[in-house]
Amino acid sequence: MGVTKNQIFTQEQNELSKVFKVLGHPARVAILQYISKQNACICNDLVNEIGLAQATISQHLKELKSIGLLDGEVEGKSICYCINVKKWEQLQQLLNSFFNQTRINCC
Amino acid sequence: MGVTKNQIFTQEQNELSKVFKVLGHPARVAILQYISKQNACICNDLVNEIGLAQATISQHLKELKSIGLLDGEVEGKSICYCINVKKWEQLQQLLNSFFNQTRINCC
DNA sequence: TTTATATATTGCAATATTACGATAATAATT
DNA sequence: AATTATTATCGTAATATTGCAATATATAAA
Repeated sequence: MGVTKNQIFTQEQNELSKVFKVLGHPARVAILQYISKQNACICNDLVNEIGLAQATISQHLKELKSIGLLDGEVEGKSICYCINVKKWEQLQQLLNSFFNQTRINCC
Repeated sequence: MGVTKNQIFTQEQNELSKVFKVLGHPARVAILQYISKQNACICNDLVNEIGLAQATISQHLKELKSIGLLDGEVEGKSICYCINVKKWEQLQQLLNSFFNQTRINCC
């Protein structure tokens, strides 16, 4: 027990919920908003901006990367994290289809 | 440790991530899609449709109710669960604002 | 009232997530 | 090469989530 039974759901349901899940933490929402505000971003800034340890931020960044939402580019000593705008729009569309299709036949 | 530090985030970030989190499980996505397909819904149908125990489905329904997405109306012996369309649209708009505002300044 | 049916709640075990310190890895600087 | 700065990974503790059986609750039917 304790394991999500992904086998019994469709690929669409698993993919969709995976995206929702990654966005389902305030730190990750905050990271995305901060990166957007900055036009570019260095991880160390995030550690100062958000009140979490460096290791924790790094972990959250990894999860955002896992759905392709963030690109990390090495820039000297540090890494510039950017939102992958193409993926961003793709995911927004995915969520909107879900919202539109699901509502459409509702009682 | 192990607790999400909600205090260090804005109310908006916490609310937004809460919605994402609730939608971040394939069973809950599946439940919403099934209810939408049916026009109405009884929990017991869900137990047959989705391959999870009755107690588990009930728990997932509770979480969907926690963000106001589902209304449950007693109907004889069973309960008719419906999507709260108003809330549904409200949440869709919330997520879209997040997506639009966050992308807009990105590098 | 008893029985049957449908849903909710409780208690528990297994796994996942969150967070952090310590440490490793990488790259620029001296 | 040694030092410094930045990010990633590892190990671990605390808490949360998932899932289910058992039980409780509520309503309809007999």
